[in-house]
Amino acid sequence: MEQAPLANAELALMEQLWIEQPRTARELRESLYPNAAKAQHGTVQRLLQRLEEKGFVEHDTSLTAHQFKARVTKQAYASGQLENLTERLSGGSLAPLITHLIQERRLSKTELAKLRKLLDAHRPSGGKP
Amino acid sequence: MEQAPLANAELALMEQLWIEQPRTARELRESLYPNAAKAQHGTVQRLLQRLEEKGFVEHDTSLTAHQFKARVTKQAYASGQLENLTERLSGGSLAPLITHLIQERRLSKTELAKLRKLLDAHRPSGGKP
DNA sequence: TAGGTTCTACGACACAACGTCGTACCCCCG
DNA sequence: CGGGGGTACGACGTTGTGTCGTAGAACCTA
Repeated sequence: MEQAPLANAELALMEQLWIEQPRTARELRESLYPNAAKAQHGTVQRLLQRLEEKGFVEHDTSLTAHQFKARVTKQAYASGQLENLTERLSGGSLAPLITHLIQERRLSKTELAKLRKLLDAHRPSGGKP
Repeated sequence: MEQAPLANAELALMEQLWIEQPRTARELRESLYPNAAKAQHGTVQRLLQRLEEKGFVEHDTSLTAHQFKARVTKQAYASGQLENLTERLSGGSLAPLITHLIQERRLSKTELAKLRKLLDAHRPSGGKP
């Protein structure tokens, strides 16, 4: 399941959808280009269309103004990209990347604490049903 | 410090350098295109040159056949990319990405164990000088 | 029902990045 | 001098992205 990365404008569009779900092209344009020349409308439309080809959005045509929504959650996309990265660079394993970040002190204390908490919550012994 | 991502051929070349350090263009070509037409030589040269412009390699011209080596370790590149990802997608924080991976059971037990160990080794109370 | 308004669908274009090759040129050795 | 290494780099085809424009369907409303 190759999760292609998104380009800037595409990502910006997805971010909008991730903020609020079904939306029309017009609404998206207004958020994205607030002081819009009307020209951009085609742009948004095109982006949406390509995003749909790639499987990131779907739209409901029952109304005249189609309703668009994301088919991939932000979390799914994000961690898909993360997996991509690990596959490309460390044989699928996360540890090497994080090791380096830790060594370089690139992670704040709070960040480290959060991670620790995450892992603790999932001790194999632990709490999950 | 924006760490640009590398394209496929570029990454492949870097991988070679990461395997074994100072190398000539010829040696690199031989590893990369084992049954090479000599044409590819220019290709490798060009890639190297662009990689150098981007700051990923440097070369020593003291010998006729220049010696190339990486200026960025694989780990540095990898975690740079990881930071990129977190900035683009979760405001710089790693936790959300990993949360999702854990929830989706995308991390093996051993992987989890490794991570736990990493973090434990860096308890603020803990062992580091 | 005619005319305007809204919408979608999509072809087209400019621009950049990549991977590739070819050519010009340099240097040294026999 | 002639070659066989080597480097530097211009140029090209392809592909992806962001952009716009236009053709036409659908709808409202007087």
